[in-house]
Parts: sequence; structure tokens; C-alpha cells
Amino acid sequence: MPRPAPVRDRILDAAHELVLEQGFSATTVDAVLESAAASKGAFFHHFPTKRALGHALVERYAAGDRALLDEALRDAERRSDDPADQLIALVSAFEDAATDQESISAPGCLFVSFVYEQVPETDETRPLITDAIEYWRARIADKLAEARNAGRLADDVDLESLADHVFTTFEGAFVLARATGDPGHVRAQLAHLRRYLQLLLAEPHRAG
Amino acid sequence: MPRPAPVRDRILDAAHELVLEQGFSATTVDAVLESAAASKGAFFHHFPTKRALGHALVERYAAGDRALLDEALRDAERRSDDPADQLIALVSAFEDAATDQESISAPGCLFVSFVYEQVPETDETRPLITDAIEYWRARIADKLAEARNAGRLADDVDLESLADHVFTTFEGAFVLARATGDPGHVRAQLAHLRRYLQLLLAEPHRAG
DNA sequence: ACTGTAGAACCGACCAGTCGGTCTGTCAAG
DNA sequence: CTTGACAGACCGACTGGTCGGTTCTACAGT
Repeated sequence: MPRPAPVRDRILDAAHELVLEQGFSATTVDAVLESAAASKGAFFHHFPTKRALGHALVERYAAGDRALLDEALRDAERRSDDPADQLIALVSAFEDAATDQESISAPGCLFVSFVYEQVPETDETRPLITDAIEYWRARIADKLAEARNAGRLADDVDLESLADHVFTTFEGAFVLARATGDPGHVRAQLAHLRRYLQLLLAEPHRAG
Repeated sequence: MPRPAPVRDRILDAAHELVLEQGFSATTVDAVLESAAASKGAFFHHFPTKRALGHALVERYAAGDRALLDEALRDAERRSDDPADQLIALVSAFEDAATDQESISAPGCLFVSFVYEQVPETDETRPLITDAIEYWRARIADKLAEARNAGRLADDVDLESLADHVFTTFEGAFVLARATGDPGHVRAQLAHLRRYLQLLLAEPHRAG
């Protein structure tokens, strides 16, 4: 059971914060080391290159992202048996979580830092991000499909793009919050997402 | 007399493309110069520093952004007198525009490149972005207020955050499209925004 | 029409500092 | 004595920025 050295985690934590704030390219290895109180030797002992750090960073973030969704879905499923209600509860939970994090001045998603910085060397990291997106799409689309089977969703609504709409609203809200410096926007934007879902899932429809 | 495009514009065009693709920090002055077929002397003749280029870039982009919204709003106003219908037409027009641009493999908003790369030297550029966002908010909120006065929008809907929701959906859709490499997502996500607005503006409500 | 000229536009070799990455070494544990 | 986990001086390529010099252009005087 090889316990991971704390240094590696300190480096990842420091890098996460810096990359989220200034982007990957603008984040120098030296800055990470200073923030993590680590040495250059330690860094290149744990990561062969800087971009390996980026990869590990996204890997860890994607895993946490999945775990977050899984847990939130479990909570929602515990609260109700109706898939439509579960989805509403899911978004509500995220609204509350966003409120809790309003102390952070610059919320944001690490994925975007890499998605908007596509230097050729980051290519190997992209699949991690697309997989994470597809995971959200799949899990939410499943719920939507259940809701449709229960006659709660009209036939002309595209399930997958609606599932993606959750991710979309999150990311857009982060951009808005970061640009304006007001983290409160995240909650307000998620509230609109919830309202949209409530409107779509409101009344029973005829299942095709 | 087809005079070749002025060097300053060539530099801005090249920089725009490179920054959108790889981010600002990762874009070197030399790379811009090569892409623009310009010399270092020319560059620093027109821009005192690299970050002045970034500022000019965002300035130009914000102006184009405003112009785009103004034109789209004018078109929508020409088509209908009803503010609710105008908003729907506005989003529809953006859906069509997104379809036209689906050849571009990496759509995106230049604002995000800077919003997610907040090195301290970029501080002077932030106001340009927040102004652009506020412009969208103001113009759309006006339409929403008109719609409300016409009894087309329930009282418990917050006008400003709903206006921001247009920006939010745009930005989120860009992130989704870039991450997956599929520009078609932009149209699909905007369609959900339109549907949401249609649901909110569907039936007459009692004006408070 | 010709010329002188001021200043803007432009050129590219060069510089100083920075960055990712390497290398030699230390040291504790087994 | 070996091995894994670090420490930090050092390196060379690269980066933003400078500088002296060369066109290009608009325009006044003749």
C-alpha cells in the first residue's frame, strides 16, 4: 500500500489553484513549487513534464467531478422515486452548493482552462474531459428517459442535448461569475435551469 | 486599388485566431508575427506591450459583439412588434448563425480566453468584458420588461438573471462545443434557450 | 513638376530575463 | 549498499521588449 507522498498532493493542490486562476500556460512550474513549498527535484520526480502535471490535474478533477455527480444523484434518488423530481432535486442541490461556495471570488471549472488553451501538447488530456462530459450526459439522459417513459416529458424534446444543457448552464454560469466577479450568478443561472426542467417536466404528456 | 490590409489589422486578426485557439499566454508575439507576416518592429510600433495587444483585441471583439446584438435586435424588431416574439426571433437568428459557422472546428468566445487567464496584468481589460456583458443584460432585460408589461411574463421571474441567461447559454454552449469538438452543440443548446423563453413567454399572465 | 523634409511606418539583429527541464548530490530506510 | 524521495544549482532555448536604421507618405516652398 504505497501511500502517495504528500508532496505530490501539495503540488497538485497548488497547481489546481494557480491554473484555475491564471490558466495553464501562464502558470510556471516555479510558481507552483513556491506555492506548494516544494523543490524542483520533487516536482520532476513526480511528474516527467509540466504537461504531465496538467494531465494528472485534469484526471483528478474529472474523478472528483464524477464522484460529485454520483453522490448528488444518490441523494436525489433517496429523496424521491420519480425521475423528474430527482432531476429537479439534483439541480436544487447544486444551487445550494453554489451558494456555499460564494466566498470564492473566482469560481470556475478546470476543464475550461484546458479547453480554451489547446496547445498541441494538451491533446492527450482532451479525452479525459470529453469522457467527463459524456458521463454527465449519460447519467442525466437516463433520468430523462425514465421521465419520458413515465409520460412526464414531451416527445419532441431531444434527451441528449437537454442532458448536455445541465453542463452548458454550469459552464456558462461560471464564465458569467468569473467575468463579473460575482459568484452569486451561478446560483441564479442554475435556478433558471431548474425552472426550465420544471416547465418541461411539469405535466403528464402522452408517451409516444 | 486593393491596398493590402494594414499591418495592425493583420496582427489583430492573427492574434485573434491564435489566442482563441491556444489562449493568450501560450500565444507568443513571434507566433503572431509569423502568422501575420509582420516584423517585430511593426508590432511594437503599434502596441507598446503584448498585453496592449490583448487589450486591443478584446476592445475590438467587444465592439463587434455589440454591433452583432444591435443588428440582430433591429432585425427582430423589424419582424414583429411584440417584445416576446422579438426575443424568440433573436435567439432563432443566433441558432441560424451558429449553423452557418459549424465549419469552424473550435468555436469560442474571446472573452473566455481572458476571463480564465486572469494574470494581474490583464486587470485593465476586465472592464471591457463586464461592460459587454452588461450591455447584453440591459438590452435583453428591456425587452423582457416590455413583455412583462404586456402581461407575457410571470412576476416571479427575475428579469436580469433571465437576461444573463442568454449570455450564459452562449458561453456554456461554446465550452461544450470546444470540449467535444462538435460545433453542432451550439445550435442545440441555443434551441433549449429558445424553448425556455417560449415556455416563459407563452401565455398571458396577470401583471402585478 | 521637383525637391526638401518631418514624421509615421516598418525592419530585424540584438538583449536580458524567464522557463521548462537536467544533473549531481544528500539522506533516511531497508 | 541499494533504493526511493527529495534538494537545488545549473543549462540552453525561448520570450517579451529595445534600438538604430531604413522606407514610405504627406505636404510646403519654389
